[in-house]
Amino acid sequence: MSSQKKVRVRFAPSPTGGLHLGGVRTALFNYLFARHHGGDFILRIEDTDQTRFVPGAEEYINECLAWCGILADESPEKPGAFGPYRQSERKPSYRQFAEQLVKDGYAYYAFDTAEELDAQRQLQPNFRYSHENRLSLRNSLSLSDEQTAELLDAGTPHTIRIKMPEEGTVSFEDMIRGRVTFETKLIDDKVLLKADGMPTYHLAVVVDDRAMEISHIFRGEEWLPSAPVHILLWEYLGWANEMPQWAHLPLILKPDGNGKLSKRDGDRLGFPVYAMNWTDPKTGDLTKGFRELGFLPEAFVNMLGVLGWNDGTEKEIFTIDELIAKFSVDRISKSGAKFDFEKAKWFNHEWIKNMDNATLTPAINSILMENGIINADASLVQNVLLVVKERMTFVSDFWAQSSFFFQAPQQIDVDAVKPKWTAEKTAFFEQIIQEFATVEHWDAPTLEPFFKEKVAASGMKIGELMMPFRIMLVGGKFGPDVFLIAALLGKQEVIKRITKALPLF
RNA sequence: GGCCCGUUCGUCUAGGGGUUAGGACGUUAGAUUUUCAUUCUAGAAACAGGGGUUCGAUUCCCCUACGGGCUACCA
Repeated sequence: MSSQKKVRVRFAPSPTGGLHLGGVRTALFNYLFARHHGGDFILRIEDTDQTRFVPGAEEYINECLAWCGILADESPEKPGAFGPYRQSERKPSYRQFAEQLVKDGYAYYAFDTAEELDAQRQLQPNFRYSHENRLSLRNSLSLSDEQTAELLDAGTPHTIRIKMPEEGTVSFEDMIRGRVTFETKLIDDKVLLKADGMPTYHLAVVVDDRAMEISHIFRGEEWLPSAPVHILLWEYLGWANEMPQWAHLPLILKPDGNGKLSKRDGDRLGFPVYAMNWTDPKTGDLTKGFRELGFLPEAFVNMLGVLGWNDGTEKEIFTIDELIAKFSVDRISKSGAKFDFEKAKWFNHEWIKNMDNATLTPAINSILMENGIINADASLVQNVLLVVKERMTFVSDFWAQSSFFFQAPQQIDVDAVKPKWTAEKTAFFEQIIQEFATVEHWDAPTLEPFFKEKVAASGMKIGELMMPFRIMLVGGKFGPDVFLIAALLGKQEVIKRITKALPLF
């Protein structure tokens, strides 16, 4: 029925705050599907509820998606006609459709106040506004036409509710789950248009998806229970032939306990759940993001792309272009996935290891700047990066792994060598700095045999002198191969550091 | 409570009527690195339970259990 339609999908975030993992993944799957089929990917801003709208959130969402490489487009053939749609800008249109539904007998005016309904819920814990009780509540079904007209004329606040059929089922083919069926008598009469004239999500999403000519909908599984309402709306509005195909994505769950992954879990478990740092303008609270932690967007997208999807082979590392090329709906899994931060780190490690220097360099330079290294030698930076890359999990690990290349160690781990220190060792190092001065080819392949020869000549064991040498250069028991470090540091700097450290032992 | 969805190693998953049930993360043990990390090799580790159908079920069906979602004038 909609197979002839051009593939056009949309991502509909609500601008109420940061973009969490589940949101980005929904965006990504929509995007992969659209691009795989050569279709459009459109943004629709879900600002239905002005009370929850947060300033700056829309810009934030755009920035997140751009960082991930998920770029929305307006329709190429009708620029401006599609997206981004903002519900708040389309208010009159929704009212018109709600009124049409009332006229056609698929919806009705309800005059019950929020307080009255709350009171009902106090009385009956399982209260639902439905065919069972709608005739005993205050609405255009229970009231006479005259009474209704009178209330409407008087400007009485009211909502418009869908009139769910008392009998029958709604059934549809979910692209991921297969056939899903609901009995309409068990569904309540959802509010379509609120008393303030704004639509609820149910009405707005259907009207907008129609207007945007959306062909396929990928959304979280939490929407599955309201799918029958949306499907009925497509029919009641007379658009059954244009209805998109549905796919309800499995949820991303908390790594421990149970439930959907939420913003709070990040603080609790010590990892981000947002793509980028988000500061709530009202509370000033900062929620940390993957970007700022030092994730590469490629790794982030890769990790999300294979959470609940795989290509059927054992391949795990994908570029976004590979994901687009291989994406297929029938390889999306049905069950929710617990988020595993350890695996996320592994993806980032893999990507950093294999990323070319040029891509990494801007971020590395800004890390150097932050640490007060303003005029680092560019070729030194490149060489250090080559050596240190495979040791990094996050881009931000660079400084911890390599600060000693750019500045003399602030602290020397004296205790690690002092207890076993001898005058003989002092003499050895005093002598070797003299001899270093004569070395012509200052590189690791020359330095290693040179140093070992001198140790052998001194009659001491190599093991006794390697560690002190390392500690004098980097300050502690860590870092890459010591001769590599010495080579990169340069002759003068090595001599300087030994000279400076020697008196400490 | 009601409705809907789901269930393969600790986690993400592949597989699918007959397999030594495969991979990855994590973990354990070795090797390399005279440091730390990396890397390499090896190991432990799973079909929720009960009924069917079948020569045979982890795979298909039913029930139960468990997990999750929804049940707002939120999205």
